[in-house]
Amino acid sequence: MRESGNEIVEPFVMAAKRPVTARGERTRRALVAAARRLFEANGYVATNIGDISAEALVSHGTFYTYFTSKEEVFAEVVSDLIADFQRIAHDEPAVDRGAALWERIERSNRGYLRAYEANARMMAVLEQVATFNPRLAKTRRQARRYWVDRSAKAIVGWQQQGLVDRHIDPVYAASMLGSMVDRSSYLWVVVGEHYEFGSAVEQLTRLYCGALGLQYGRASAQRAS
Amino acid sequence: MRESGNEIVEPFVMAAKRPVTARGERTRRALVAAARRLFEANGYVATNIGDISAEALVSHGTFYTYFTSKEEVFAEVVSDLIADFQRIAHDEPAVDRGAALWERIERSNRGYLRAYEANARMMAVLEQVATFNPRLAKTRRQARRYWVDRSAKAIVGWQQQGLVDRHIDPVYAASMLGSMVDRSSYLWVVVGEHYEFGSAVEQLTRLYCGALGLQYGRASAQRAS
Amino acid sequence: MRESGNEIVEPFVMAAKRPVTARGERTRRALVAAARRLFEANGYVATNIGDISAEALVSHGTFYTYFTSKEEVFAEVVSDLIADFQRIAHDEPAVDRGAALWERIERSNRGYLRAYEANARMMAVLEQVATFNPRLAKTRRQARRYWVDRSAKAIVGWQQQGLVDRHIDPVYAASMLGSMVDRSSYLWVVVGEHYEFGSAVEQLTRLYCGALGLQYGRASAQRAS
Amino acid sequence: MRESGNEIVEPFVMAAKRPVTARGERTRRALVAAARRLFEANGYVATNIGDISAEALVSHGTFYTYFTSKEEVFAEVVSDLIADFQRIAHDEPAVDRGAALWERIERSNRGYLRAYEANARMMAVLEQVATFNPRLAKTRRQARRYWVDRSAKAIVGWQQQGLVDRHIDPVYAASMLGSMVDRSSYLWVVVGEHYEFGSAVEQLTRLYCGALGLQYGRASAQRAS
DNA sequence: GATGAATGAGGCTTCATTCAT
DNA sequence: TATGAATGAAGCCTCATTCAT
Repeated sequence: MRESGNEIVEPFVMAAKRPVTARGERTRRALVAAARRLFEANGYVATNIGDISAEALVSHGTFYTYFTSKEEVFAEVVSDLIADFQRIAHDEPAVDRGAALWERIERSNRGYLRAYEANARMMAVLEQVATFNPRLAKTRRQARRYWVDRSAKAIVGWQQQGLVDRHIDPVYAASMLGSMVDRSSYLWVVVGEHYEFGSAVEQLTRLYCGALGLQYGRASAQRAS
Repeated sequence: MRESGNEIVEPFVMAAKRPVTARGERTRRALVAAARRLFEANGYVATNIGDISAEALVSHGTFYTYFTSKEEVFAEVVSDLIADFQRIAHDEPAVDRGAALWERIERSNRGYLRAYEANARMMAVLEQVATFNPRLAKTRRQARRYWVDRSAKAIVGWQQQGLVDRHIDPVYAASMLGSMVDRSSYLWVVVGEHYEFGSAVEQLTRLYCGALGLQYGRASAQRAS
Repeated sequence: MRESGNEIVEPFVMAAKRPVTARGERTRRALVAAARRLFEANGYVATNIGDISAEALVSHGTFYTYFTSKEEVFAEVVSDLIADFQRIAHDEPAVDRGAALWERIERSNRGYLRAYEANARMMAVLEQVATFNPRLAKTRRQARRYWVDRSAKAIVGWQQQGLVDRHIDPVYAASMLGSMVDRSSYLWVVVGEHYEFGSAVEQLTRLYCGALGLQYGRASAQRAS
Repeated sequence: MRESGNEIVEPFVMAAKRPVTARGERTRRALVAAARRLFEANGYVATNIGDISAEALVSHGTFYTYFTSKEEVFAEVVSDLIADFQRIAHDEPAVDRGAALWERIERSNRGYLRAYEANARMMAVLEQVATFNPRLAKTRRQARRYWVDRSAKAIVGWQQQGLVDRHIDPVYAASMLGSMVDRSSYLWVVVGEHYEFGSAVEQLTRLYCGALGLQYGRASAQRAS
């Protein structure tokens, strides 16, 4: 479950030719924006370079001035996506120190779902591409690992504080509970399961806390013992 | 999260021409088997009809004697897959009546992972195709709903017995915990996260039980107080 | 404008395998009938052997028991067509000896249009096929020649009686006036020019008679001198 | 027999992509020319896109840069054909005012035959295609209507001058006599009936004039009474 | 006779990529 | 830089015809 590298997301796109002039910069941006629109609308496979060029209002050949393949623009779009994703997910107001554990977890889950919601279409496309493009699968995995590592560390801390059972393997648990949150977001936003946002956040957090044996909610809310 | 219909999986493939003679039957089966091998090896998009025919050792045109498109064979392969999946998942030895709740859940999780393992490559491909083919997305959803419904019913039962907190919504919980199991299987088998089978089953079950507030393991196993 | 051979239509189809048993006879007839229905409905090019077999409710391979190609069934259908055409065109009640010339011409024209009407769809298809199939073009030409020869002989007779100007070449005139009648029938029946049957017959006959300098209608009908 | 619209031939081809550069212009023209050569040589059905590209010495895919289908190039070829046809048919030296009626008709017939002769092969192919392509059938019909309308108007004029019998319906007559000229041209040029040009023009004109009761030739040429 | 399976040549179309201007 | 033309590999699909049973 480990992968080397410490950055959140690998610099990833290095080859793509960068424009020199302002005009070039504009053209390039138009291409990336056009690509994202089309990927979102039609998916990766159904989008072709001719379409992207046309959508960006440049000639077919111009595309190759900035990118060498569809994969390359896609990587750039994804790069933006992940950055945006993490930015949104972190934008939750700085956790006040006094917040209970379950409140912090809830805050995190809410952030994740919200970020997912904001980037739903592209997340779906990334999901799709990751199933057949190893390089993007890796990107996807790295983005994921970021969350898993964070959670695993937290669990270890909770175990040290005696809040979480030592029988629980922090990495397995982080991965599995992360899967629960991530996949539930996907089902909700992309596949269209009929969650209601508030309930979803609450239920996810309840299950998350329960799974680790953490108390959810104020007082002795969880189980009448 | 509901879908109408009561069957496990819709009859799904109806049109594909059935052979009349034994020879035809053999040929058709060879095509389906060849298709599955190639889908597993190369994915859906990269597999083409020419390859399938060659792999089945029949001429190009013969494919069209039995199927009208790649989608059609794929549907057939998936149909087999889901049937197989459900068969394996149920093959866990009939639960002895005396088994504890957590044992039954563990048994179910083990079955799921095992079925996933046995059909790993095709599950991945189905996942892939479901991202861009609505008809298969529906199949995927129906297969999933089968598990969710089962779990939700169980949770309701447990709530009635006072084993599970009434604050937990059975359908949300079934969906979310199902996502956890399903997605973890995927990550393990397809993406290659480094789970060890026994631990994975154990950890999944621990989390599952904990999330619902059910006791895991014999005696006071769960939290060293 | 001459072609060798004296028969109205060449025996044309000789090769086609004739059935021996009554069952075979039935099958063969079913194929020819099916072929005609499909040719009429969809034209020659769009009709294929699979369709014909299916329409005749026999297996694909059975077609080849009786015919070696689409052209061959088509030839048979056309053979029937031309026979039918000539039968209808002659069915006009035997001209009573006392009839005026223009009446006989009118009768002939009416017969032609009626025959055309009865076989419209197939005539159109034959027309179509004759444009790219030399063998059928020949058949078409022979059927046509029959009428031209008849007319040319009649014109010669009329010239000998002093009814028609000697400057008129009987063969050219027969061919050209035949073209007028034939093509007008085609335009009316197949292309859909909006003729009214009675007027068409009358006008055709007027023009036909006028062209040859024959009197049309009773008394001094034609031009007030 | 009427069709609305006043233009000679509908604009007909609108979609086909036009080249921007001179090089593109050259290539496109080469494709159209190649297409016409092959249509003339082999007919519509037997000509395929691969052949056209090869004949134009461009790659297969280049064809699709300018046309989306065989029908599309064909439409363009036909468009040229009809324009050329009408140009030639009108190129007869401006009728001198003093010419007799029959001379003018003869001149018109000669023009028609000559135009037919110059475009014989393509006229045959158009005839062929019109039998199974409704859009081209319409084009064919419109081109035809142009002549019919012209003739009908002339006949009306002659009737007003008392030159033509009022019993003759101008539209029927124009259509039918037009059919005679048109179809005779076809038989001569395409099917190969053995006309001699001069005689054909003369005989056609004789019949045409006679049919309408107009005098043919100088003095009392027509019928020795 | 009849069947239905198998064949493979023949055509169509798309699209990523290169290139001269 | 930008353009648009040209390329050709890669896939798709149809259907006349043959053949073993």
